[in-house]
This record gives sequence, C-alpha cells and structure tokens, in this order.
Amino acid sequence: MRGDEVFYPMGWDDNGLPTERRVQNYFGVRCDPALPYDPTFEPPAEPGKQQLAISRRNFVELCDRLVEEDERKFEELWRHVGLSVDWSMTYTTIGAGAQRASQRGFLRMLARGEAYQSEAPTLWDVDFRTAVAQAELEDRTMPGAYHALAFHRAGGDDVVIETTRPELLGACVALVAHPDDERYRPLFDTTVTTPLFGVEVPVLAHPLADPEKGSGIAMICTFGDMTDVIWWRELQLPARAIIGWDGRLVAEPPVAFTDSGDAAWSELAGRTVKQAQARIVELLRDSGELLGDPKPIEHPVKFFEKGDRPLEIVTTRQWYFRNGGRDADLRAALLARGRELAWHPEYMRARYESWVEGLNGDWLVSRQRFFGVPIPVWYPVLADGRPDHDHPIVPDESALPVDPSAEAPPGYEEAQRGVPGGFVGDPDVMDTWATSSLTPQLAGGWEDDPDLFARVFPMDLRPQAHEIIRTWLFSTVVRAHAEFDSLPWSDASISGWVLDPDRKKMSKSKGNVVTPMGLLEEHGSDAVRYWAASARPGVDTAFDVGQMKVGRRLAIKILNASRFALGTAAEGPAAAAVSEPLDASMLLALADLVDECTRAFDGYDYARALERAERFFWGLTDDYLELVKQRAYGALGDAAAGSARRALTVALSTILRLFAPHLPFVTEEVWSWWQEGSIHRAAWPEAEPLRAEALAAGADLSVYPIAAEVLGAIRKAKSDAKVSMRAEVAEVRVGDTAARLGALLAARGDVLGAGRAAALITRELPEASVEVDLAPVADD
RNA sequence: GGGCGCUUAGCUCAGUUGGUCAGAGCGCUGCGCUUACAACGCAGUGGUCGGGGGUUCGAGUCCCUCAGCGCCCA
Repeated sequence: MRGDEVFYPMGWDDNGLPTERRVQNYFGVRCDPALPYDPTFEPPAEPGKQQLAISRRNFVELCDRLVEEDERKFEELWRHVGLSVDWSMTYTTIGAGAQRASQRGFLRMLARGEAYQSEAPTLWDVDFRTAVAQAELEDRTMPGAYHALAFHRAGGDDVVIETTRPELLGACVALVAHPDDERYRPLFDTTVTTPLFGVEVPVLAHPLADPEKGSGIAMICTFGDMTDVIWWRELQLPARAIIGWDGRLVAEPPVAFTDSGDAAWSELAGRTVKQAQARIVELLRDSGELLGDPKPIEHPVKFFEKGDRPLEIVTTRQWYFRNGGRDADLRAALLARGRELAWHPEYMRARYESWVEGLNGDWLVSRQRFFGVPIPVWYPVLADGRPDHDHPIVPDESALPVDPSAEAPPGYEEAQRGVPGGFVGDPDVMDTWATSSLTPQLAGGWEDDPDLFARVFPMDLRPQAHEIIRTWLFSTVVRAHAEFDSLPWSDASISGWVLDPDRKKMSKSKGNVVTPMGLLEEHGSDAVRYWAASARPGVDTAFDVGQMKVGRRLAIKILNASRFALGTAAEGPAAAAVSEPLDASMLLALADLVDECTRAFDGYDYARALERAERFFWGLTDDYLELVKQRAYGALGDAAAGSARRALTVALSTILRLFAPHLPFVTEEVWSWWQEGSIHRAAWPEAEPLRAEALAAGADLSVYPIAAEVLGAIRKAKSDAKVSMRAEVAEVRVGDTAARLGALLAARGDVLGAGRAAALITRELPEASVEVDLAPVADD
C-alpha cells in the first residue's frame, strides 16, 4: 500500500525433536539406527501399545510424510486468516534446499574456525539420548533432600558433607570448601576416604564452594552439576563417570573400590539414577555413614525444555559453533549487534543482552538424533579401527546436501565404510536452531539465487515471540554476523503469547490449547484478527471470544455504514470538493487520524493504529453519519448534498484503507462494490490532500465536535424522556463561547435535521450548556 | 539474587513529550424498529488511576520507596 513489494514467504520449521516425538506417537514407532532399511515398510493403521522399532531411513520417511500433512493444514489455516504470504516461496528447515544451505553454513564456519568439536562434559537428556544446548535449558523447582554423609579421615574425626545426590558418591573425586573457611582450612591438601566405597580423595579449596550451603563442604562428582564441571576443570581432577547415555549407572566401578565397595556397587549398577539413589541411601544407612534423616528441600534442577527427567552430565564428543560464550570479543560484537537492531518494543532488547551476557559456553550444535540435517563430515578410520576425529573429511560445497551415513566421502568407496584405512560418517544431525538460524538465508535463496538474495538480504523485519529471543533471534544474529558481518534484519517485532482464558500459558500437557480454525469459522477471520491485533506488541494476551465478537460487530458496522455512504452517492452526484463546514471539519479530523495511524504503523504499533481508526470510525457512524444523513439525501439542496456525498465517499475510502491491514476481508468486500482492483494494493491514505481540500472550504476543526456534542445532548434529552429518537424537538438552546457558537451555527442545518429540531437558539455564556425542549406529542 | 514488564470502572484494556485524561469495549440498567445497521441503535450506571513519599502552579503521566503479579537471566 505504500509502494513497496513485500517479500513475505512462509517457512516451516519442520526439522527436529518435536516432529520426531509426534511421529513416534502418531505412528507408534521408534527409530533404531542399527536396523536395515525396509523399502516396503508401512506403519500400522493404529499405533500399537509397544513402539515398533524401525530403521533411521524409514523413520525419516515417516517424518517427511507427517510434516507434509501438517504443513498442508497450516497453509490452509494461514490462508484462512488472510496472511498475504507468497506461497510460491515457501521454505522449510528439512527440505533439500535447507539441508544444502545448512551444511554449507556449517562448512563455512568450520573453514573459518567458528565450528569445532570437543570432547567435554555435556548436558545430556537420558530419555532423548542427546546432548542439549544451554539455550534449551530450563530450571524447574523440584523436591530433593540433603543427605549428610560421613567421609573418613585417618586419625581424625569424620568429615560430614551434605549432598542432594548421594547416588553419585561413586563418582566422587574430591571434597571442596571455601579457601577462607576456617572450619576446613586445616583439612586442605589432606585426603579422606569415601563412605561405602573406600576411595581416597583429596580435600581442596575453591572460591565457588559456598560456606552457607549445607555443612559448607561439598563433594565433587563427575558430574553432578555445572559447578562440578568447573571444579573438575580448574582443580585438574580425574574423571570417574558413572552415568551412561541411558541414564543408568555403569556396570564397572570407575575406579578401584574396596571389596565391600565392589559389593555395594553391584547393587547399584544398571539402576536408573532414581533407583540408585533409593538403594544407596539404604546401603549408607546400614553402614552407619548416612547421618540422621535426609532433610527435604526444594531446589532448581536443570531440564531440557522438552524433557521429562533432570539432565545428567556425560562426557561426549560434540560439535560447537562459537557464539561469544567463550570469547569476550565476539560477545562484545554480538552485544553491539543487539544494540544496532531496532527492537519493537524497545525493552525486549534487555532479554537479548542478559542472555548474551550470561552465556557460559559455545553453542552445542550436534544432536544424537535422526530427523535433522546431517553434520556433513566423515572421519578417517585408523589402523586400529578408531575414527580419527582430528582430521574430518569434508565434502565439496557443490555436492551438498550430503548424508554421511549413506554416502562415501570424496576419494573413498562405500565398501571402505567402517574398515581400517577407510572412513566413517559423523552419525549426528544438527540442532534444529542451527538451520532455523539461517532463515533469512533460506528464504532469500542464499547462493542459489544471487539476484534475489542481493535484493532481500539483510531483511527488514523479524517477527517472533519473546520466549525464543535466546534461540531463534540470537542464533540468527550469530550466523549473519559470522557469514556476512551484518545484522540479518534491521528490525525485530516481538509479540507476546496467546494465553488461555485464565491467563495460563497454553501447552499440550495441560490440555488447554485452543486451535484457531474453529474460531475462524465461528467468528470470522476479520474478528479473530481484530482480537489478535488489539494485543499491544510484546504483551501476552488472553484468549477472549468477547473481543472477537466486538471485532465482528465492527466488521458488520463497516458493511452497513458503507452501504449508507454509497447509497447516498447513488441518490445524486457528489461534489468535486467539499463545501459545507461540517464536512470540511470532519475531513480535517480524518487527516489527523491518517497521520496518527501512519505514525503508529511506522513504529510497528499496529494495535494503536487499529484502536485510533476504530475510535474515529465509531464516532463517525454515531455522529457524522447522523448529522449529514438528511442533507446527503437532498433535504438542504443539491449543492449541500453534493458536499455530503463527497465527504462520505472520501471518508469511506480513507477509513477502509486504514482498516485494510487489520480487517482484510470486509474492507476488500466493500472496496469491490465501487472500486477497481484490490484494496490491499491501493495507495495508503495521505493526510495532506484531505487537509488541503478541507482548508479550501475554510475548515474549522471545531465544527464537527460541537455539532456532535449538541446532537448527543438532544439524544440524551430524548432518552431521558423515554421517547423515540424520531421524536420532534421544539427548541434547542445552546450557551457557549462566541467561537464555539459560531462553529455550531456553521452546521446549524445538520444539527436541526439530525435532532428533528425546529429551532436552535444560541447565546454567549461562560458555562457551556444545552437545553432541549421536546415538542408536545399529539394524542392519537 | 539481578533485570524487564505490569498494577486505571465488576471484567479486558486505552491513556507518545506532565495541564478538559479520569476514557473505550464488555457487563449491568433504561429507552427505542429511526429508508446503513434489532444477531441492532441510543442513553445511563460505574474508578480516592496498587500503597506511601517527593518534584511542580498542576502528576495515571516524572523521581524515590514499598507491595503484589508475570516473564527473562543467574
């Protein structure tokens, strides 16, 4: 509407865990990469009680099938809503184009040293059996208990520590206390032996030990939490991992235990963390090394945001992208990008900054999953059969996308897979954010369509909700900064959430999700859009059917008012320009409205634009339409009627276009009654021509409001008298200042006509007043 | 623990630079079929703008402080 072509494709983020989980539930299957591909496989019609194990390729095929169905439904939904998406440009995060771009992006990061692999303690979801990134964590408050355990000191008293995770005792590598803690200072650099297992461990000092917590001295295990990782690294301790990828305690003790320790371990091996905790508490109680009863507490525990069990920390080899988490200069540069970006609303920038400032490591991008973009590297297999991770083999960019688990790297034959002197493919896929962080590149045809890309990148706007600032927004900034040394877009418009009617976040597990199609059918798309557009940027908004009804009423009002305005135009010719003071006054107010709506949209405040247009429109129908009705039908002569018809036509045309972005269907409908082409490609209204026309007629802005005010007083008098609005009025007496009376008299005919009044008497008074004498009602 | 946001009529919310800003819609009450509109219109009812303090001639509007709610981060 303002002369620019909008590049607005739709993208489906179909890659990743949510799709996998949905496929598992929908078809009743699970992926076992060890199984061979079955080209004839068809999922059962009904998911069985036991999940059916299928090959990775069969699993991915089911994912592809389901996302295709889902995307068809979503497209139908968005078309119904009236989004002006160019559906010919649709992109995904799992399609071949996305895989190519994502792998290309990976290889470029690798070549520049921004992607690297590292064997390190990693946050691990034992159910999904994958590593997860910092951005995917959430803290949940969980019940726990402090268990007081006695460590033994040669020739001295026991040392008592308190831990919430006694099951990790076998992984204990040291005790730690604060360097200034007088209670434990004498113990530093001595050793103690662990209860139950009898392992000798040192007592060390570190400032992260909190003297206020528990007994002030803690056991360091590999690994109970991220603090353990820091202690382990900084104090150069050995690793004694006891939790496997499946979340169960490993079969063999991680270090030599005493004989009784081995016996105890045999009771624990193979148990889940929870089972192991229950058993070890019994064992410690029996041995007398658990002092007193566990003290229940509530404490924050780290979870994968999509996970059901607390995260464990296991040591694995993973791929990382540099994102400023370990590099102060890069962090500063990304913070500067955050300041360069225009945020709507402005205060959302704080979330970006606090996130970037709080990063404590690089971005872990490899996932031990199946439905995703494969990490495009292979590794040589050494003579002893081990993969040589230090010398990854990369494909040529022209060969992308590649699947290293199905294709051989350049210079190798498939027969060499897994054999010494041959190769193995990296088995992992990338984090879904590693692909969706490229959405501007995917949508704009990065390297595939250089002409398009040059025209659309960097883009203007990222619209998204606030909870994924740390993931989608931030990761997209990271990638654009790395690849193009620029922001991916100039502006970000951050929306809130739709909450359920009780202002709770909708979630599948709570079962309070409302899907939109039924509402669109019940209330109409314009009505649902009206409700959505009424929520101010960044603010969560509760689902409100009442607001939708208001929106529907507004749409119907637009139809009716348009019918009237165009109906009067059919009664006779419209003037070339307005001449009546009331009409000119209304046009002046309309010009101000155009300015206000334009300013609001320019500032991304769509809700304000809607609210102002709506307020003006209701005033227009309540007052202006009533005031000009008789004149428009010709009661005051052809010239006066022409001015009214002109004003109504101009006002209708303007208001429709102001509403068009919010209420695309009703405005398009009315537009089609009397205009060529789509309203959505019509020019956005301009204030100046309206103002010029009004001023040429000698406009006085105050005519319209005072005429409306007096009409309102007449209506009130009739309402008080409990008579029809058609009732005749004998006389209206208005007291006011000379200037306002002058404005009122300029619309005298309109006021009398609309009020069905015979006479209007004015007098100058310091206090404004309106008195109305109703005409006597004839008996019949 | 740090940060951000919110707290205005029974409900959902507007109130851009301090001066008709105490508003809208819903709800409720009453009236009305009026050649745009009865699945509607008109009119009315309704709030010490979270508490306290301060700046100012004047404060929902600025400052300080306290409380509650929500979110982000640690």
